Amino acid sequence: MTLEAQRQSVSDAKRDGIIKAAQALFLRDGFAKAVMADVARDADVSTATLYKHFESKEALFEAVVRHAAATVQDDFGAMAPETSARDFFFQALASAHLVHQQANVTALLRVAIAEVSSAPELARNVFETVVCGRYNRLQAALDEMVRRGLLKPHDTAFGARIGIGMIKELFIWPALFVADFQLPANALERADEAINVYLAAYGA
Amino acid sequence: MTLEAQRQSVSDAKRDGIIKAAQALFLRDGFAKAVMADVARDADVSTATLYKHFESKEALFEAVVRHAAATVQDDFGAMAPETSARDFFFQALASAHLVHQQANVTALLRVAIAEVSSAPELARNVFETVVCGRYNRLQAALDEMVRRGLLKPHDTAFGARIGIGMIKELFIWPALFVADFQLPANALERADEAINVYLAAYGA
Amino acid sequence: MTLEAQRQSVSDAKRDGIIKAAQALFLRDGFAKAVMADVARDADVSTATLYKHFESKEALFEAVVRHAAATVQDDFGAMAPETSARDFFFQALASAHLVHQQANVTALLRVAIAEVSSAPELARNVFETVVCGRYNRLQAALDEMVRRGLLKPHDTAFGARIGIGMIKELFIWPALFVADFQLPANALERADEAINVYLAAYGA
Amino acid sequence: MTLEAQRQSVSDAKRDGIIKAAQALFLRDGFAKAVMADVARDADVSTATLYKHFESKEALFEAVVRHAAATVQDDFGAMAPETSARDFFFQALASAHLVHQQANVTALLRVAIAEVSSAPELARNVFETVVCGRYNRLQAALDEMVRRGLLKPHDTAFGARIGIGMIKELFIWPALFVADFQLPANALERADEAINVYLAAYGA
DNA sequence: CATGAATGAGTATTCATTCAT
DNA sequence: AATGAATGAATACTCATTCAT
Repeated sequence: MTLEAQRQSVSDAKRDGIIKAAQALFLRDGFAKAVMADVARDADVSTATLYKHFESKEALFEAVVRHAAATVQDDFGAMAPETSARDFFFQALASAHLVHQQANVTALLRVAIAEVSSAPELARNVFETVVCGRYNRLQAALDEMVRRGLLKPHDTAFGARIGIGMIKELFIWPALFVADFQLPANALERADEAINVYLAAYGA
Repeated sequence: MTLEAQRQSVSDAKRDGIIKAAQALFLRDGFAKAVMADVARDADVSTATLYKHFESKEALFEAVVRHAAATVQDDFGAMAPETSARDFFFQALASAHLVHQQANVTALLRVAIAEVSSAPELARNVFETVVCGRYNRLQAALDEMVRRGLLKPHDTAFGARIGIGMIKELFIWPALFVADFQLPANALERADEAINVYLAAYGA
Repeated sequence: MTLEAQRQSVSDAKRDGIIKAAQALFLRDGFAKAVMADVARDADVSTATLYKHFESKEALFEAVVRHAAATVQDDFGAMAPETSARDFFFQALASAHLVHQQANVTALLRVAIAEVSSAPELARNVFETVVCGRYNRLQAALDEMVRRGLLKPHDTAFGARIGIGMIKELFIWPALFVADFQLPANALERADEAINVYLAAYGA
Repeated sequence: MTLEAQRQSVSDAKRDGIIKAAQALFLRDGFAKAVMADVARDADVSTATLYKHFESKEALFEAVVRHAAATVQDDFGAMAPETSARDFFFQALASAHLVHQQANVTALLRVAIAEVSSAPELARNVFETVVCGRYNRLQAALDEMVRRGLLKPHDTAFGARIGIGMIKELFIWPALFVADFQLPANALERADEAINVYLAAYGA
């Protein structure tokens, strides 16, 4: 049993190494240009081992995207009770921004979008996990703010969408097209103004 | 001269046919998976003729993207003088939606995003032409509305961004990940509510 | 008749232009790498005209080689009556060297050798025209020298061969392998010594 | 270790097979016309395996030429102490002739010459290895003969050049242009006479 | 269970040659 | 006679996947 357990852990470690190596290559080169032999090399396994763990390039790609999507959990954080709506939004933005960068979310979205026609379920899965996950987490936070009287009662599901939409247009959408996109100097002011718009409509 | 002119027109027709065939394949399969021989076949020319017109797959791809980008001129329309702000926004949305579908903009954006790492200038070009083009056209309309007193004076450049951001999040962003995305039944109400948000902040 | 003659001369001029352009390309790139379209461009004719004059690339190549071979007529000159054997050999060398360079003979030999397996008769033709032509001209000169008593009676056909062999080994053979081969500084002394060897055996 | 060693030997065997097959094709067709797929077929490997061993057609060609050049070691033999100069020259000629034919040197020289413009270093390498190697070996033999008093002291470097030049002109130079060149019936007599010329100049 | 050598189908690109004008 | 656009066959090279050891 111990032996088997050990084997299992070795096997799991290899699997993780493969996913890690594959993630780097897929995010960098996209699905079509990434090369299985390179994945094997970077993961320090043979191609045969690679195929023992993932039966095809598609399967590996799917595993990588699922893994990356699962990693993204940019919780908008537990609000401190005394937080104002504005303060919360700022904290949420900072937290989301951090996770976004750490998890390489922009690159993940790019590959998902690139594979829409060849792997529709995969792209849909990313959309539901990553994108909708955010909607839900933000909606929960908005609900809480309404409960505390920081915001007027309103359709928070819709609010989460357009709130994220405003921010995304400013900071994420351009990054999707420009690999080395940098936040502009006036990012904070712009975020502040977007919050103003939201509060003008839904502030208490 | 007549001969030359005729040759030219034949040549132009072939070029257009090639671009059309290539567009269909690139939008469907992406750059890497599209096959030059298929383009030639669909355009009813030989591969050699294809290469007479475009010196490489990359060059053809760029031409296709440029062509598609140039097609997208979803003018937000000349406002009728008596138009209310709300009416204008609705008209603009309808017009943009139409062009968006006709020109296959979603698919265009997908391929541009897919090629960010391999053809950064191309993706940037699409972003600036298609995406920023919209910002500018909407901003001009917003300026006009301010002038007419339909909106408060405000930073219309910023306003164009977040306005488009709200709409995009609702109708375009999901379509980016789901090939057969259909507008939801309540699309009009949602658009209306987004307009409300904008007017709450910037309405006269 | 005048019209026809004019047409003929225009046609001949084109033919010459084609041969000239083709020669440059074949000598530079060899048969396989030279491109018919380039020949046409350099000769300022269309490819169709090119094929009107030469029915295939092989035919053009053959015409070029024959033309080049015919051009090489490095007569060893009419000996001045009072010339010594040594003086004659020097003059002959100088004359041959000049023609060799002007007619690009080294490059010609290279292409002929390169095409031995694909165009055996052509290579043989070059050999007989260019190489054996030299043997014959030198042999005639040697015969004359024997007649004048400057050399012992001997097998001048053989003598021409080995005489040329010695010189070729020193100055031509290396150039065959090294495109930018330059005559060594001591070329004259070496030529002189080669002549000594010949005279040691066959001098009067 | 045994496994690895075995793999290595299999790999080496394939490599040798590839070189052998490639040599035959390159010598027959020259570089440009030889086809990689044919090499693979003749060597009983797939094209992919071929490319595992040699990263490009050029690399394969170079390996073939190096291999062939290395094979050519037509030692002019250790002179028997009592050998006369004439006897030595005859032995040397016979030995050189044998190697020349076995190693297909004429064909090797042809391809090297054919590739002067596209692969200058390669042609130069053949020249230095094969051609200059002969000079050096003959020069060493000449030096030994001088030491033994069979030849007068003289510039043996120069002597090796013109000696080889005479022989080459008679037997090799024609073969360069005519694939099926056969030694003439009077080859021995001609060789003998060439030796006479050398001895007339440098014999003791 | 791990290896890495071997596979062969697949693709962008070139070029000698032809033909409608 | 001249044009130049069009052809399609040919070829170097790649890569996902398998199998003998």
